[in-house]
Amino acid sequence: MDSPDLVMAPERGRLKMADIARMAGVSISTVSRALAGNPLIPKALRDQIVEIAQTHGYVVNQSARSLRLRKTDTIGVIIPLAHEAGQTISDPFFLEIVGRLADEITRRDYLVLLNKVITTEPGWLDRIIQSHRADGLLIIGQSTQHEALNSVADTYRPMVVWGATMPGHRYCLAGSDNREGGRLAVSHLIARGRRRIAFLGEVDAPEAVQRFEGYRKGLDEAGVAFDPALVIPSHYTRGDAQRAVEGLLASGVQFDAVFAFSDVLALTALTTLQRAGKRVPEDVAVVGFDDILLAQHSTPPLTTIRVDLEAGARTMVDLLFRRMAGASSPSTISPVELVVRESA
Amino acid sequence: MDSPDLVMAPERGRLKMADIARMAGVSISTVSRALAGNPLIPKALRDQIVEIAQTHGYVVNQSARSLRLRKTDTIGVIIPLAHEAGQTISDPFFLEIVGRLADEITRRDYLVLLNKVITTEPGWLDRIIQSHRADGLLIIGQSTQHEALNSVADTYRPMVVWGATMPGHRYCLAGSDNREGGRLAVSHLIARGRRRIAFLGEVDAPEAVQRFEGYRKGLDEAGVAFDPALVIPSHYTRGDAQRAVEGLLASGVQFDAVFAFSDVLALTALTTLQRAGKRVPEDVAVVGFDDILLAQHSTPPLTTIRVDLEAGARTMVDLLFRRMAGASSPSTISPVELVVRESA
DNA sequence: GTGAAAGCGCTAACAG
DNA sequence: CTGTTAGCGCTTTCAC
Repeated sequence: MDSPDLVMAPERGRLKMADIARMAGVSISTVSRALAGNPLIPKALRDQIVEIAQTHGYVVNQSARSLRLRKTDTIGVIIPLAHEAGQTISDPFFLEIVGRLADEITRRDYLVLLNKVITTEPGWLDRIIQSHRADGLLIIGQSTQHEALNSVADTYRPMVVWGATMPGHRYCLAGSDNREGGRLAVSHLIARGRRRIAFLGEVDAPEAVQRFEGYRKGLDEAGVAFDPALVIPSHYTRGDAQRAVEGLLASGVQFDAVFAFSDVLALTALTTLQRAGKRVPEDVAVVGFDDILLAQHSTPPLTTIRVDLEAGARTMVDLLFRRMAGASSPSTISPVELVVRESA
Repeated sequence: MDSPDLVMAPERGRLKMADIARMAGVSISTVSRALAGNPLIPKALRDQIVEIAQTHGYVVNQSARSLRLRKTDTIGVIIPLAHEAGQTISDPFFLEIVGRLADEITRRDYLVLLNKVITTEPGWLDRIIQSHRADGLLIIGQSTQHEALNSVADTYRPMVVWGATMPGHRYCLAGSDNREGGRLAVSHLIARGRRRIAFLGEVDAPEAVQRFEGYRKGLDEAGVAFDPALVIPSHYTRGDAQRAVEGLLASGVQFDAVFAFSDVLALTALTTLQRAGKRVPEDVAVVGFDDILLAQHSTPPLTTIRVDLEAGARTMVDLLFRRMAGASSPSTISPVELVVRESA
């Protein structure tokens, strides 16, 4: 019943190299070489084989290729999440850095394997490395995993971590100057006459610790006393930050400024304060960190510490490819910059 | 020279199942079964083998597993880009939908393979499918690839496309009601007394066509004449949109409102108009489409057509997994909603 | 130049 | 319950 046309239609099923070889009347090896552009095969034959493969929609099976070659042409982008924080990949900061990384990786004809991991499960990193799904790993944020990272760094080279320098880190790190950022933010607030500056954020991950140290340093430099009552712990989610700020307001502790760990937290603080009847910056000034896209568009626009994510992503990918090629590569800390808008 | 401690240190090299088998004194099959939790192997032995694997940091090689099993536990997320548009993954709309999809996919213990493709290269879709890197495909936006999608749909089932319904589409589609969205936007503007409403965007991809049709319909319903001079083509990038709006201003064509294809374009229009001394919404009202996060935070906040991306992503992933399980699944169009803020 | 054959590391049918 | 064995589809050494 089949019409000849249907029989002629390109077979879209599971073709393999052997099928192409049969059609071309050559061996599998020859097809493999031809498809790889190996000059050992005369150009005419090569073109003919490529042509046959193309008309039949044949493409090399990557699982087989990866198994044989021990390479995947894929970069794993790992987002370590603390389970309890309930943070998702949809967080604007992650999204922005992932987007930049994806652009950079794609430009080098590699694929991006996105991987959200719960760091409370021990061995998470080994599991990713040993699964051999990627030729290299980009870790977005150390979270609390400094030790885990250090312990694989000696044996697993193609890995670059975005985060903060820790004493004795042996993994390749890229990041921004968190301590200086914190100092800049607080100095700016103090220059604007603020003295009761709250720190909003969780002081657990190294980046947070360093931003907090910068906060302390800024205070010290100006001779402003540190008040523990002004440290308000909050996870990285909006809900949590809102509760934290409401708690501060309810506590009766006086404050005239908030320096937040991130723009996401700062923006939440902004709206929470405004909803509570505070004027920003008149009653309370707010400074964030990261300079995500949203920061420019809030009302009032957010004063923040700018991290150049585009450059950061490019650096990470550069470092990674250098390591994948066998070279070593130094850790890199890029400078930050105070962007004064209207919230402080 | 090696100290015993070093010799005892867990070997982090390329272990394979055979190594674990040797250590456990069993065959490779037994290890394979034990690691897969196969109840055929007595629990005690199973635990012992898992223990050995764990202490030595052994993890199954996924290339080998995928080759054998013909499955990868990976979902490909494809972002088709028209080459000339210069659009990157860093576009806020893509980022938001990718983030949502990644959350959904991760929740099902699959990995996300991010894939930016240039659709001007013929055979791009076949190439992705036949490379067998993913068990299913999510395509973000039909772009101009309706035919390409249709032609694989009959033979390749596990694929879901985000976009607009096209006559005779045979692939599974999820999307929002673009035509109704366009109509709602224009009706709202007309209700606010606007009559000279410009349409900003490229009318190429089906989604754009339908939004444009809704625009026409809204005009018709109110008996407002359509003026071709008010259609301003613009690619999806900021630079292009800015040039387009500046062109409109320079042309001298009168207009009192802009309905943009997307929020990204609308936000660019907003700032471009303001920089040109126009007040929004007093002089020119602006309505966008998508309701990206930024839309709430612009000054003034953007009136827009809300697409529920979280629900949309969930739907796409649901449909895909149903198809991967062999079931068929219907295309789904979700409703849109007018969100009135202050720009119109 | 080209092909035969080995093997990348794994799973599962089959045999015991 | 456990082991032997045959591939999954590819690349590359080695021999011709």
